Amino acid sequence: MPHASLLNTSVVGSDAHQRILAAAEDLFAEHGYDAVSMHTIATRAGMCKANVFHHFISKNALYIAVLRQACHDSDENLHKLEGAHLPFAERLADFAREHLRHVLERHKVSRLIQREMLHSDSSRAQEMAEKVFGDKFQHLVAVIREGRERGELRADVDPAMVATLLIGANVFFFEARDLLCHFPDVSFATDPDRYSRHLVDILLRGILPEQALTQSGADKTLA
Amino acid sequence: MPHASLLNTSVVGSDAHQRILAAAEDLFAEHGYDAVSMHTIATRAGMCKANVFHHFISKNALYIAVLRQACHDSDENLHKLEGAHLPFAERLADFAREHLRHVLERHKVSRLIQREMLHSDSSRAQEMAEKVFGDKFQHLVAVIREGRERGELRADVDPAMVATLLIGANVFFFEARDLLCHFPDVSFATDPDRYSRHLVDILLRGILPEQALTQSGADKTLA
DNA sequence: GGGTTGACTGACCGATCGGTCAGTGTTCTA
DNA sequence: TAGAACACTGACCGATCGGTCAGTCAACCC
Repeated sequence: MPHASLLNTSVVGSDAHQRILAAAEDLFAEHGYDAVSMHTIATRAGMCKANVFHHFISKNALYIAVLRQACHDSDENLHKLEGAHLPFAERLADFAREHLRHVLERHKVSRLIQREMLHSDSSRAQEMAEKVFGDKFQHLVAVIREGRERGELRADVDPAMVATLLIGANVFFFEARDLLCHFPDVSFATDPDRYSRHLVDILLRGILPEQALTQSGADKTLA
Repeated sequence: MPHASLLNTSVVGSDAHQRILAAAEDLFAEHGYDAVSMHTIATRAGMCKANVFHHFISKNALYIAVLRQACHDSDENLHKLEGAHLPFAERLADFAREHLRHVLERHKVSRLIQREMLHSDSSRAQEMAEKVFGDKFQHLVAVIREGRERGELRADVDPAMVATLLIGANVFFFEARDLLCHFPDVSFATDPDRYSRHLVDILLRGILPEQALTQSGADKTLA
């Protein structure tokens, strides 16, 4: 329940400073803000609690610093979408795979963001939308729209919807895979690349057989 | 961080009993387990803290009772999938719309489950997979597989993947719509039905133009 | 009417919480 | 070498946490 801004700069920090941030990131990601005490953070960082307060004026300020650092180093694997020499389908497949790999790799940051989304202070949500995801999401949408205008996608498809489905499918995989792996029908829960392939396959071609494409309710679904 | 089982019966409870459960459900869903005190729950339920402990032996036991009640009344709108007289596309569209509506309507329960998934005790995850979602998910998969074997779907599509995409897209909409509504490109963040239509449209037909279906990387994506 | 049972309360408990403070080293500099 | 600046610590603070307990009150049974 902390309140502050995620902006600003200063990502340096001394040794102890970074040790505190690392310990706090681990613990906040794993247990959440309220379940982690400053004493626990200090112990994991190898110092006493008072010293943590020497580096960060409050628990809230430390949490904001953790969020800020987590949001800062976003590896930008969006470049997979560039390179128009490849067909759109392949670029999308590459991006989907790399994005999922990225989310799974940086699982601590992913969980922090997931917790932030759950908390859902509306002003904080707006800030995250604008300052953390905004650029990347809009870039993804723009690339998809561009591909559509070049005729590589159906003309009546909504680029923002495609982007949302892609990101959403990956995020859901990340947060649900501990559940999914207990369903006997699910074969992809422990194989992200396979999940990505299936996802992109369906996203590109749909699930209907090809001869049935122009019939039934498919054309009444446009908004 | 409570530990227990979600099973068992007994869903009656006196007036005070139910008032406590309702207050606890509200507060746990909104703020999470650790951020809610027994005093707050008691006050919202209109009694003193000691009386809450008279009805529930511990905070953990109360939390489990809340989870159990939340999981118990699952309205089962899976019947939308039945009725084979309708084409599969329409049945899927109906189910997707009703499922999303259901998730949004019971937002408190949805948030509780979301928090549980985040906590991710692996034994608890298994229990949720088996006892809470298991039946419904496997039923959905079975219906999709049935439609596939009847020739209403592509033969090479994975039913469990379709089910995961459908549920995942709805869950992601639920948890991300406060963010989505701040993106200028997104037109569906405040309109679940429209989101459902777009989702089913893409799920059924894909995003590629129809003349491009047999080319490019689409056929190499099979696992 | 006496006794039991169960819902309910205010006061209390030890533990832990976030945060403070006086003081101790170490290091860099004038 | 004096001293300012800074990293760091143990002890402490008031508040709040989950949980307990003795006792009140009303309803019921004999």
